[in-house]
Amino acid sequence: MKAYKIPEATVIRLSIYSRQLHLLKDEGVETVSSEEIAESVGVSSAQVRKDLAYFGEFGTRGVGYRVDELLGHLTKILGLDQQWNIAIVGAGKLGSALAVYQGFRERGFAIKAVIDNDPDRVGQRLADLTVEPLEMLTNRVKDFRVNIGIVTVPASAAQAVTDLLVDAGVGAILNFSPRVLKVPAYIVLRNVDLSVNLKVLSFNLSYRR
Amino acid sequence: MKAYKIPEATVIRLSIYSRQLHLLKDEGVETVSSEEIAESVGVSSAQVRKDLAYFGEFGTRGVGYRVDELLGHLTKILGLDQQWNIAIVGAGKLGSALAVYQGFRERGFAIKAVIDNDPDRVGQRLADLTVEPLEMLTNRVKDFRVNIGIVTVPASAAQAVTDLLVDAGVGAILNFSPRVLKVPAYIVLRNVDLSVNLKVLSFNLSYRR
DNA sequence: CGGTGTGAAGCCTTTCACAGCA
DNA sequence: TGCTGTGAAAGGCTTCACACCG
Repeated sequence: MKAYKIPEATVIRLSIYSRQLHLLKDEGVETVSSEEIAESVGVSSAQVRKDLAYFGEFGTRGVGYRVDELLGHLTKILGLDQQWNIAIVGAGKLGSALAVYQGFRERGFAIKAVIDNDPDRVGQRLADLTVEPLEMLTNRVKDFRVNIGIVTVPASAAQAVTDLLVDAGVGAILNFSPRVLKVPAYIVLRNVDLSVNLKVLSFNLSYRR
Repeated sequence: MKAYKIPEATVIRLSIYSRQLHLLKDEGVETVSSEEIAESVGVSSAQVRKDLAYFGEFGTRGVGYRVDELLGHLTKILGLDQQWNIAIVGAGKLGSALAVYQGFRERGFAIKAVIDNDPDRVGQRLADLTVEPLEMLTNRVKDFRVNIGIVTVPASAAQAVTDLLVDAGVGAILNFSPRVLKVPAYIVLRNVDLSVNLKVLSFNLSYRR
């Protein structure tokens, strides 16, 4: 099968499948069934097969999937066979944490710059990076061909910083600020609102059962 | 209308509406239409009205909604009129950032303990808290009636720490580790996987248009 | 025989469009 | 008149169930 409209939920699951396949590969497992993948992720096996079917036929009937082969397909599907350059804007606690976070320094992703407008933070070392002033943002994005901007500034500054990132040429924004951002339609935007997550837990705890 | 099965997407939007209403209230706005809320959040006005309709009739036809009144309803719906006690397990960069993050210290949420098993981190001060050893986890959860556990340990420790939290009596877990956690069905679980977010951006950048 | 790939069915969410009411 | 509240329609995602094939 081949398709252009892939559900977001499918993309999220695919990246989780890929994570599980890495674990299996490390264990030396060579073959896996959709049922086994499903069980380890907590979804149905039909879901796994449908998700994969958007992109091709990767399995062998009666057998299952070859782990390393499927992993290769998923890597390509998710675009992880190319490098993505990242700039983090906002070197507060959260931005600093992300800058040195290992999960953000995986194969395929490279943090190229950390920016802040607070003179006290500029010059600070974060792993192999140095916090640079806001004025450097546009040049850094252009020099390093930054594709992804991560916004970890306070809500009041979020839209302004986003506009700078967009004008400088990033293609995607990962927004950690509690603000609804306006971006042009051609920009890929994802929001990771930490306090919204707590509120969803609060709701579910209140209405449990 | 009244219902028991509320879509998760609705709950997420409700907490964003509540955030926008706070902004309006601070500006002194008294009345708002579903269209205005929708515009500020980036959804359709029918969506806003449907979301609210799960819980009651809060508006006035021909007029709209009274800002403070609707805010009161949303606060109650989301369970933010009660206090939720939080324990953060894992005082690495991310856990520490969350411990002092203002968005996590809003009305309704109180961080009661920060736990880590690394002796070098135990005793460290984080805002008004002190990092405590893993052995204290169960007691702290019980003493402070902790409802929500936040997991910010490495993947290898995530399931063990989760089991401890569940056994100690938390009702909900917010998981920041890149691991699929197994929890009993009565536990509310949410995953905030930072690297999955990057991978979703990667996918969308690769397949844009 | 066993597990994939996939139409079809079922379910859930969103959008439409308008009746109803202040 | 204007905007809410809501059935009905549309659209999208998940599950079912089985043909198909190694």
